[in-house]
Amino acid sequence: MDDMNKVGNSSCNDGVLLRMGLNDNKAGMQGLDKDKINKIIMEATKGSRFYENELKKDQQVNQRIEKMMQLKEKITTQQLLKAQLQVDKLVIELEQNRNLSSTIVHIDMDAFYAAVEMRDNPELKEKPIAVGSMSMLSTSNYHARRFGVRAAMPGFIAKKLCPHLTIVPLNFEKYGKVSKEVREILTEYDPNFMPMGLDEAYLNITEHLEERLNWPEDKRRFFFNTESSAEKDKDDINMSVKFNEDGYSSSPVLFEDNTALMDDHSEQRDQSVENSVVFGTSAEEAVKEIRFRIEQKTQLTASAGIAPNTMLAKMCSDRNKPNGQCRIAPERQAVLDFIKDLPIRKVPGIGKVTEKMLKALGIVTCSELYQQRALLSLLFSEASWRNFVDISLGLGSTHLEKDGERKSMSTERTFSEINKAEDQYSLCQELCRDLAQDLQKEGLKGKTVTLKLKNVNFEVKTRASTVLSSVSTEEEIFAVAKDLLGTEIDSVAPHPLRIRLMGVRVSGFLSEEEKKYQQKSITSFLKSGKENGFLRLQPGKSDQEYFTKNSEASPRGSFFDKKRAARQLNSENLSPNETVGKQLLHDRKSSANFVEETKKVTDLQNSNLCKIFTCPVCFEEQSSNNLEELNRHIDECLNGTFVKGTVEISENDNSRENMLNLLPHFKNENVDECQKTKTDQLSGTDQSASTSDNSASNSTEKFTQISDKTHREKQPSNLSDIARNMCMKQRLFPKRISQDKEDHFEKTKHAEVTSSSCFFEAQEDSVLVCPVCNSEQKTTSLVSFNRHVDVCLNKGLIQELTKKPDFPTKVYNTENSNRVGGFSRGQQSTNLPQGTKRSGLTTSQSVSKKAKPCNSKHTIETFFK
DNA sequence: CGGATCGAC
DNA sequence: CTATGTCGATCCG
Repeated sequence: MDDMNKVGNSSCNDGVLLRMGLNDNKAGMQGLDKDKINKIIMEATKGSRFYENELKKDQQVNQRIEKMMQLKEKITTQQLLKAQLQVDKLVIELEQNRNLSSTIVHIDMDAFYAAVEMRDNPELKEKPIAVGSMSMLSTSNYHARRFGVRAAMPGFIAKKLCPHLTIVPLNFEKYGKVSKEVREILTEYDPNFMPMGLDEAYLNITEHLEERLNWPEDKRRFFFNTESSAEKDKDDINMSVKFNEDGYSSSPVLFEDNTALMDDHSEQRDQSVENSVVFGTSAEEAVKEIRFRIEQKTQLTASAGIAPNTMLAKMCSDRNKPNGQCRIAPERQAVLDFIKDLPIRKVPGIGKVTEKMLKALGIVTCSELYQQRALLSLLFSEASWRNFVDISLGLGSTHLEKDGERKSMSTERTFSEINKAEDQYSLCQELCRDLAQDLQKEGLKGKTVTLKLKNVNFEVKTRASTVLSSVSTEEEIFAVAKDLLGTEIDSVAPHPLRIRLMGVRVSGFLSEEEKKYQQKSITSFLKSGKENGFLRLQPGKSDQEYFTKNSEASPRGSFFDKKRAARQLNSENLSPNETVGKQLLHDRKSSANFVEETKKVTDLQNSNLCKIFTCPVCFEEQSSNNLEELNRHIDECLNGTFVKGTVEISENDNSRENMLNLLPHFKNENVDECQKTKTDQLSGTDQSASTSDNSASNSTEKFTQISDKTHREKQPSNLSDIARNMCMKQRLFPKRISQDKEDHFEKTKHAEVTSSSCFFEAQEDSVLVCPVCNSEQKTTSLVSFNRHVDVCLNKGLIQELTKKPDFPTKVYNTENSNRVGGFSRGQQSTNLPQGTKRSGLTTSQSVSKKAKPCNSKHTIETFFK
């Protein structure tokens, strides 16, 4: 493709090459320069199916950008001003809550896989190497990087860039071992450290540093490794730790200059003991110690970042790599200085697409991100622009959240083209088999199965189906997956489906509680039951019988047992279909028929499933599309603990909502309080292991955060508070809270809150009080009520803004459901507890324990001054 | 809920 | 010849 990117114009095309990560080539003498690299890659790429698809994706991104620019054109000055005001309220609030009290460390092993391979094979040292295969490289050493050889590049292209490149196959077992060694060290500094893959980890060393202050020298003394295996390379590797930030050269002899090591804590390094070194008590020293120990133990170097939150720590560790470290002092100004000129692409969570979109708005650095915050709040989703604000303020999570339970499990494989339906089915089955094994290892069962296909043109499709009874065995998963596959084969018929990748995923796992009920109910109750439709919930006999080809595949341990169990739950009328299916499958042309037949089976299952079901215990009609819930109901009936009316199961599943709405104080509290209440409520009724999984410290921390916040936000004092309060008073509870799991509730709540549709979803009898002017609005029309509120609000806003009354109002818009004018949403989620997001990297910082009063009187304008 | 996309390692 | 695998999050319909 052509041209440079025209900033401010829609046709912003960077060309595919730039996306391949060739922006920063530190061309060494033996390396290649950037143009040369791009040229070679382009030659190898041009005309390939892969490239064509890349162009297509590029076009899609360009269209997104175009849409965004069109949206931007429509924004009025007033809207922008309003947005500015709103965002800046948030900025001030965030700024007040800035928490610099934690010390977070990000450890990143340098070129990890490549480094391991070089360590274990000295022949590879001094050579350019990469780890991976001819199709895909996982990483490369620094020598190879000078030729433009990088991670995520196919090996055959790397070879063109660097003909002498040695490609070493992956050896995960080895990397895992080394990783474990490193983790053994890390855990001493933070037992709750968070590994991110094999070669990275976050640590919260705040506590360690406190204790460390009182440690005697001996506890901070470490010895050089003198073991014979390491001896021979001692000069080259063992002592190569360098500390760039100290102005240290990468001298092979470590700590030869004592004075340079006496940094801020001016501690005298004691070398009185032969072959040992003592580290100081500062954060830098502690991290040097970590890196030293890692190198002594593994002969590998690591880079590290030290900062008040995870986002900064991560970016910090990138600063002085390889084999260096960097610290951002826990001071606001230090943070802002670091952020100032940083390209947004360096920020974790900002990938190439987001980079390109922001670039189209003229945003490249973090300060520009900050300057455009108002505009961004109108162009991007709530989650996105708030993330942008966090980034431009240098905020991130100040504690390491525990990984939640896994949400999905999948397996996928790439291969040379497969276009015969028969092969595709058996491959699918094989994937299901692998996946079933993995699921079993963790004892998981899920309700939705997703099939992923990539055709030979690299176009990816996913097709999902969620079933009533959860699946975990090969047969169960395959029963669903083969349907999905069949539909896809049909969709291109009479042409063959030409694929290069297939994957199967299972998600929608049962909570611990659901598992419990599933077991009890399905096995004990339903099995003994006779005529009801549940009997057809379990899929048919092993589909393995469809494939003579696979019949010799090693029978798994309890295969027959499982089969017998399956048969017991199996309905009689499945067998005929099975045989039909078997015959049909081997008829080449009739995959359509095969699918139809197997579909019949599932349709049968579906249609026969009691949508309405009379509980055999309480004789009340129950309807649900969720088997586990029905089972729970039955169990509760059986146990006699069922309290009528509280856990009514209905199709709409609004029972939880009703129950929660009964709580008297509910609507008057703010969201955080609601959440606490609700959490209590949930964990009170629900003994699920998922709630108890949270460590004590974790949950107490959560709790203090919440109550802290609620305390702070009791009285509305400014507009944002008013708006928030407005939401509080009027917002009725989310429509669906179907899961008992606490963290799932979090997610649900988030989704509901973010969706503007749930905002003033008033019930018929509710009286609407305008939260701004406080007058009762006697209207049943939400639209007119919203309009009134908006007018009130705009009056207030404009008074603050320009001291002039009257302002063209914008109704809570439905036509532009997103972005522009989404005032209510913005204010609403101001109230969400921060840091609920999983990904750690993008979450906001948590509220500090002691909410300190607004000390800094900085103005927004002078922010980056 | 399903499907596509993004982003990270 | 030859462009990964696995997971979580988000957005939209």
